Amino acid sequence: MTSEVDGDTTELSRPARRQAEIAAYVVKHGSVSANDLVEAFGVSVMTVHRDLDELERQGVVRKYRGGVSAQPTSVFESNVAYRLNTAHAEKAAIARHARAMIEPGMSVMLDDSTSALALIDLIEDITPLTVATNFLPAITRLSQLRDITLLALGGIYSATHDSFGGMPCAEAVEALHTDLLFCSVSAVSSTHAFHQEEEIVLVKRAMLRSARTKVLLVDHAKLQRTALHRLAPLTDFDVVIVDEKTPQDLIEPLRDHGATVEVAKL
Amino acid sequence: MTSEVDGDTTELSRPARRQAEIAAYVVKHGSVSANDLVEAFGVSVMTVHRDLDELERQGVVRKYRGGVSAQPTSVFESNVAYRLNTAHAEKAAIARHARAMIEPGMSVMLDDSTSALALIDLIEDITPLTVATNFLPAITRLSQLRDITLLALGGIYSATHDSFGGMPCAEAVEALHTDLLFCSVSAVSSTHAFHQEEEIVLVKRAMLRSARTKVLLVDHAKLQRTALHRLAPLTDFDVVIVDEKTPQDLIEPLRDHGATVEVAKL
DNA sequence: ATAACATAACACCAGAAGGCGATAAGAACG
DNA sequence: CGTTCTTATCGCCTTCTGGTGTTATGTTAT
Repeated sequence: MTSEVDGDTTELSRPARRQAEIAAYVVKHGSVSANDLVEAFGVSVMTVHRDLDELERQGVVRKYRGGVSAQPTSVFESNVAYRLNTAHAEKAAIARHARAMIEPGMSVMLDDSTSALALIDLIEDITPLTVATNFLPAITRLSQLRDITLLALGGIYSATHDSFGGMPCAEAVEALHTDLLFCSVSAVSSTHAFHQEEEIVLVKRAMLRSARTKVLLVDHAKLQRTALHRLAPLTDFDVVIVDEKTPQDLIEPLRDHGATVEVAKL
Repeated sequence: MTSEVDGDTTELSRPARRQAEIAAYVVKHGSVSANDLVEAFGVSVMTVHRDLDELERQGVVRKYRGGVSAQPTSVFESNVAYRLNTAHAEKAAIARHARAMIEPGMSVMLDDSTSALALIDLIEDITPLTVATNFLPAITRLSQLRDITLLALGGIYSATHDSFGGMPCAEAVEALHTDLLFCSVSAVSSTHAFHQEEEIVLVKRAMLRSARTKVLLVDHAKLQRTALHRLAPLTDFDVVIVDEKTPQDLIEPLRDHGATVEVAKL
């Protein structure tokens, strides 16, 4: 009743899920009062405020006296899509498929996507290995691993994505050239990859220029949608990995337009 | 009985302290067996191994079958000095003094030092503020703060310092110019600041070039020691902040050589 | 001035994680 | 081939922290 956003919302702490639901609620209603949310979600007013503070920190809503209002949908979309990360099993399958492409001694670049995060859990034992990323959760995890050379891509921190971006980041990327790039996007048409936010596009484009082999990770939810900014034609990627649940009739068009599509088995 | 390293070792989790003590023990004896450590520290062999693994990850010791040996003292020194971070009160005082130099709207650079970390807890309410740092714990904390623009300085991760360095980092620093720099070093003579490791020196030098006002944070333990690499003359810093416990006769020589020294009150 | 709202400060609880050792399985050395 | 050292796995216990509500204090609007 409270949420328009569906999917497998397990793997998410209770408050995190509630926050995502609140975000959806706020976006749907445009602007609501704290008390409305108290009723809608059955928690105390204090908790509502705490949730709203967090959402505001992430740039999803704006608080003012008496309530909150939604920020531009682009922000909401990419944030909530990220938070209420669905399709865990599919992501894992894609990650496993991607992992097979990595060999000891390589250098790998990862972008700020949950798909990339799934990959990290699988590469511990590929050694030696150099990993470059601008994604803070990824950096944190990689810093614990003994045998991996971590190259953090710095830049301006974005609370919405929990990653670093902007010009400083693009420059850091440009100073590198890795063997592999694994990246994801918010939408994929039959010909192009898309993303909501311009600043992110900037960094991803730089990444595409800085890698020898480029791999796009796409779970089926991304397909046949578009988003504001066109990132690159799919033919720019050496491989596009989709999960097994992707309908065959969505895969064909990609191939027809010249993309190399591989299907990750569960 | 086990430790040659003294000081206020509170504020440190039990295993972390033991690990630091083990590190000291290993360095003192050059090389020891796991069983020696079991006896010396009264913990199980399993625990000893776990500690040694962690120390090896940090680059402090080298494991081989039958025991461990110490790494070059330079690594040990800067690592353990960092881990068994003493003089908490003094650091806080220095941080408070430093904080007074920051004004809303400024951009501040912090290096990878515990002194810098202490400062972070105090700047939450200076807003707006931009903070650039290559220190992972600092990055993690700052990423939580709503009103602070965080500029992460990427680079090659060093487990020993828990920070980013190398050429990529130096380049990232060079692309910036901040109003303020707060940094610390491992040793201070009456004329110069010193540091053990060359790669670190590289980054700190870059930082010195990239800030308008440079501030050196020095707790009294650092004074009248030297270390391998000369970082810069003290006159390169606009201000040197020392704590109140610094003996007067150590402060005088600094001033005699032209440094501007300020004493932080507890 | 007073009502409505927001924040701060406490305290509580539960669940997670950390930390440790015992045992057992595995790997290197002689 | 056995001995010694190392690692993996499990289970226990403790500690910590995340998440919450309640009450009290502050703040803003009307």
